[in-house]
Formats: sequence, structure tokens, C-alpha cells
Amino acid sequence: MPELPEVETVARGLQRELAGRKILSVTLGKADFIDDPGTVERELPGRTILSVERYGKFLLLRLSAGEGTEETKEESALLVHLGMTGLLMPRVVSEPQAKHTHVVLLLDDGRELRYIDPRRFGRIAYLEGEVLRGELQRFGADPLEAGLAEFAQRIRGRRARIKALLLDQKVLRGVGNIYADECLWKAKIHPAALGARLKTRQVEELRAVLQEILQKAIVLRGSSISDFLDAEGLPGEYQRHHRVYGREGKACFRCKTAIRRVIVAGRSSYFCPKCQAAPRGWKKKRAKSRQRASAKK
DNA sequence: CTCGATCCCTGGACGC
DNA sequence: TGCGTCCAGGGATCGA
Repeated sequence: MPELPEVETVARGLQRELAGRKILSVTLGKADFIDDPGTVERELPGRTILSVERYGKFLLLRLSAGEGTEETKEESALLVHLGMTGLLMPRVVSEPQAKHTHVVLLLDDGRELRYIDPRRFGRIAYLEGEVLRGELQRFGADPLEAGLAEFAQRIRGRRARIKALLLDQKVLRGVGNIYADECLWKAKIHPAALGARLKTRQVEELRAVLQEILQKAIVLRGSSISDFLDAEGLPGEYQRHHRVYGREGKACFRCKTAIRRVIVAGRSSYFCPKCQAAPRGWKKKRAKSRQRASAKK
């Protein structure tokens, strides 16, 4: 599941491989996850990939201006979200296509950029000018760049649970379920804690831990827990450093207490019940909602 | 504003 | 071997 470190890894690989390459043609398979397939097919051929950047969990392929629009010089880009199972990698044309290959961009060097995504939870969109800028503005701060003041304001100004805030791309762009749990464990904050209730000290710690863990994960080329591969087709290594994610029932690395899993913000959340103290009222609230759920049946 | 529920989708795990 | 069922989860959306 590609989150910030995985997308950063792919972006770096693609930048190395694709910068300066020209797109000759576009072939689409199943296109139900593409914003406007017709626009993608029409706009991409003839464009040069200027650069590949990460923006939150998106890959941003910056493109040269289209023909006939030289005077407007509108910036344009192909946005690619890998969803849960998306892979984006250049392959030589002769190599057989993997199953679930939905987008193929033929390049001017004998290779093609292939988008493979079994579940099609990803998203692809060609955007330019004001629309592109508007789309990018919808997202919150990059967790690696956010200063303490901005970070604190984004977290403490909200009453939602910290897990929900970390996953909310309008608050911070790029954090997903795995790194949210890893960071909360390291910062000793319960996933159901309310953002507004966090102490100054905890907010500072959380920001530091986020940056430390994300940076470390980037160095190790991300986490490959199901099927993530980078632009070269290589898995990441950070899954070996996971401390809580996917470790229900196993001993906490700090205190040996059994790691537990609860649903917070609709997502599996792994935490240590001893290191990460539950907020007031949380246990009662959970019991109640579980009662409701079983009464329904 | 915040919550939970529901949908999208396929592959893998599991039970029989 | 082959079913059926459940689960994984990022994000959009909707009603409470």
C-alpha cells in the first residue's frame, strides 16, 4: 500500500528513468479509474515528461506544453495515485504485459510506461492550469516540510481523533494507515486521542517522529507488505522495521504487552494498550458502539 | 464539524 | 480441487 515513502521511492526512480522522455502514444485498458480517459488519450501524445515529483500520495508527471498552446504556457501534469495496488514502471516494449495493465504510454526510447493495478483503487488524471493548481491546493501540508507552528495548528485545531487527522489528506498529505500507526506507537499516543486534547509536548513529539520515520522509510525504499514494488520493480525494506502494524497479539517492542487492534476512523489501528493510554471515555464509547453493532443483527 | 456506514475492486486466506 | 465468505484499505459520498 503505497504511502508517502513508497510514492517518494517511485517518484525518484521515475525521475531518473523518465525525465526528458517523449510520449509517443497512449493505450488504455479498463479506464474506470481515470478522470477523463478521452482527455488523457488526446493530450499526452507528443508531450515530453519534464520531471516526476511526489505530491502527497500522488505522482506528478510534469509535462511540456501541448502543441498549439505554446503561447499560453499553461503548466500541465499527469497525476497518478497508486491506490492500494498500483504499480507504475517503465518496461521494454518486448516484455510481456502483466495482468491488470490498464495504461501504457509508449516512449521514444523503446520502452513504455505501464500502469498496473488489480484493484483499480488508483486514480489517473490529466490536469492543467487553474484546474491543476486547484486540485493540488485541496491537500494539506507535506509532513516532511510542515513547520512546528503549522503542524500544531492543523492537529490541535481539530476535535477529530488523531488517527483520523493523520489519515486526512486535507490535514497532512501522504500519511496512510501503516505509518500513522507506526508514528503513534513511537510517540506513545493512542490512535483515538482527540487532536485538540494533545499536549504541546505530544504534538512536538508526533511531528518529530513522523519526520524521522518517514525519512527512514524513504531511505529503505518504503514498505512492501503486500505487493508494493518501486519503479525498478524492487520491493522496499521498511516492513522489517514495523513495530506495531500487523502485529496484533504480538509483544510490544517496548513493554512486551500484547499489541491490540481496534477500528478507529474506519481503519484497523494497531497499538500498545500500555504504552498508548486510551483517552477518557474511549473504552465506554467503544463498548457502546459494539453493543449497537451486535443488536442490529 | 465529526461520525459511521457503504461502495468501489480483486486476490489471498480460510473453512468445509 | 473447488467452492463460498471474509478481509484488506484510500477515498468519495451520504445521512445522522
